[in-house]
Amino acid sequence: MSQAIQNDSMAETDTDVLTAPRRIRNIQELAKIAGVSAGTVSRALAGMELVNKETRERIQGIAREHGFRPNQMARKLRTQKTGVIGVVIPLGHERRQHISDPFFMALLGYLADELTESGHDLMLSRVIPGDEDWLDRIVDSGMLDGVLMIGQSDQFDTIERVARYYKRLVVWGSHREGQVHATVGTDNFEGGRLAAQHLIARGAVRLAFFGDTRGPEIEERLAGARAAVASSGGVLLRVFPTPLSTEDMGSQISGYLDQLGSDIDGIVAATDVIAMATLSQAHERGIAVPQALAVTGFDDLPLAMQTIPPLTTVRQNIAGGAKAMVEMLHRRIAGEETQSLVMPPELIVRASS
Amino acid sequence: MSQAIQNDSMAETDTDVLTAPRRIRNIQELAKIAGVSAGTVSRALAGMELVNKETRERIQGIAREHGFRPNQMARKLRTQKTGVIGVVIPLGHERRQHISDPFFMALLGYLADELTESGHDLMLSRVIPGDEDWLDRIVDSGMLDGVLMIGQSDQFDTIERVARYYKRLVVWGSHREGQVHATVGTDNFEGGRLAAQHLIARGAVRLAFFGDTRGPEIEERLAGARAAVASSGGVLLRVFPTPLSTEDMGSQISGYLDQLGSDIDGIVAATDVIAMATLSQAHERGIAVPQALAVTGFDDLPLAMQTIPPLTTVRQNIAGGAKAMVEMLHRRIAGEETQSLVMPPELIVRASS
DNA sequence: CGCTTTTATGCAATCGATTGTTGTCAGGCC
DNA sequence: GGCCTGACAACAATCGATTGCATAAAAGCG
Repeated sequence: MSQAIQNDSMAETDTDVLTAPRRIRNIQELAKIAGVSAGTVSRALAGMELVNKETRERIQGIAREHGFRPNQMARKLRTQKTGVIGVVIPLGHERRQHISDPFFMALLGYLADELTESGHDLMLSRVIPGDEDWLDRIVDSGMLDGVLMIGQSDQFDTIERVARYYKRLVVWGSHREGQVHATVGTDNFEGGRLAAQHLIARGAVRLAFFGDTRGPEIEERLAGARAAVASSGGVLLRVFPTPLSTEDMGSQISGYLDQLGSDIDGIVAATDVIAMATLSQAHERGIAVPQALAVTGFDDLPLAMQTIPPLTTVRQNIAGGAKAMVEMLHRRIAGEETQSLVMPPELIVRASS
Repeated sequence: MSQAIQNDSMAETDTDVLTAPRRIRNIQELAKIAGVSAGTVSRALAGMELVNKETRERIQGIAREHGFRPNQMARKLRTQKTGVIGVVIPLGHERRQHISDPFFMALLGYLADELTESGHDLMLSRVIPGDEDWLDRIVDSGMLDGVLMIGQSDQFDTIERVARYYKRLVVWGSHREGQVHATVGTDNFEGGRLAAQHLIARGAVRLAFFGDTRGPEIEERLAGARAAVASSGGVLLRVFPTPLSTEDMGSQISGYLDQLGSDIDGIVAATDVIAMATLSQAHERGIAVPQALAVTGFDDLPLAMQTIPPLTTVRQNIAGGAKAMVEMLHRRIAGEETQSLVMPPELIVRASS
């Protein structure tokens, strides 16, 4: 060890040389090193019984040692499967730059779990539908084995058109009689009905609905609330469009509350987030919840337990829905037909009403 | 209209025939239809000047008419670019099945915006690091042009090792002196210091820190809080590990508050979500915030404005950070070296302290 | 009109892995 | 010893688009 002069920084520069003797670029190179053909390497790496156990393990050893992994693009091209599922969030009537809705995010999280579980990758697209073939572009990209969509926004017609020729699509949202595209969702009508009915049973007679009814889901929640009102004489219901983006919501709701004054005693909020903003605004102007004003939400996000007061809300089974979406998509990819799934909502009564 | 018997379901079955005269599978087929070679079609579809304007438009016309889009996998294989950026969320010390942190989600949303803007797709991986080469698998998959990582979790060493040979990686998180991997993040130490200092200035003398210090970010926030305490005589600081998952958090915090009783007058919460849970639990046991107990958060999520009382918190510039991450990644993909970015935090004083 | 530039297109190699088919060798059996 | 079978592995076609190079036609020029 008399070689005193060394150059550490140089050794540092090409770490590859240390960790991986020489970088293997493709299956051919590995084949040459192993002294076999490319085909054999491919089979060996796939763990096929066809190749002799000894050779197989030797090849796998070399691959591991050199940190080699077969090029996915080539594999996908050849096998015509990508292993990638697209998750798209259309923001049609919601031009805000941002995916704000915590509900979407929660669903996305569960979808990620389920897809990872089944060995798929997840490609996320947040789309602001400009032209009318935004969805065609996604499904025809040749990059995806299937598509999951979170919410229909105001794009019902486009979705229907695409679903007619592209079967590997499952949508979270509401189900209309006779529609083509497969959906998983909650019975929004029933949910809205439950919320309003609950407020009425609690003694409320002058209700307000806070929500943007341009998406079909919220429209149905409103319809449900209307139905509950209709079947109980003497109860009023007024509707106030409320944006979904968190920034504008506060001031919007603030305006409504000022305008309404004490002319109201129950609020059916279209989502938990809207309900939370409402609680906050009510507190700010000294309106006691639930004594002077009862509030219900929709979704039952984890946060709904932690509002002050804890939020009465209509629970959607997000985890179960995500699981159902992924399962349904797999069935469709396999060529089966599937029916839409409408899950029953559940009223969770807490202290805000 | 005398033709009474019709078979709608049959017409329904092969809609393709109606919308798209015959499905074109690849560029060859289109070439045959157009009476040119595949190469020309490729160039025409790419809008190259090289091919005669007339032919070009004719080819594009046919493509549009048939709804043809070139296979992305083949294109990516040939060009060796995928146009896909991986966004990975490592959940090292956080084995909960779920991406719960709204901060991560907010950042993800902004990243999605920025990446879409620059024409990239976003592949989401939520990883529970089991083995030690989880990150190698991702970067070597050959599917990604680059990787963005949200949070370091407890995987600092793995990230460092991979960053040594894989340059196209940018991480949201904290920056340690001399580290190899490029980060974008907030000065967590300073943030923690600001929060604690503020509480102390407000008169608090017995502080508690709520947060899980296994990730470096929160560890630094705690260090900052400690520094503030150290420089003001007579103030105490106790630390309580708090999980990030929303489900357990409530009961955990509940336990702490019971245990502490009135033995405490200020809480530095490691995140806004923890702060919100704390507000809720405090309210439940009749502890007045901020009179009996002052609370600060960290992140300044949109929701922080809407808590009761509105939350004093340390603001992180999420949108700016996302933009910086994407920009930095693009520079690294282009082969440039980049420095890490540490953004200054900002104390937002609201009513909870 | 012949020769040089353009301009526009065709040809064929290429990206890297997968997989059906063919071929070889060793051993077993009659 | 010849023939058959099974086990392995090599060969070569294939997935579909891109692109450097060659070439043909058209245009320009003296």
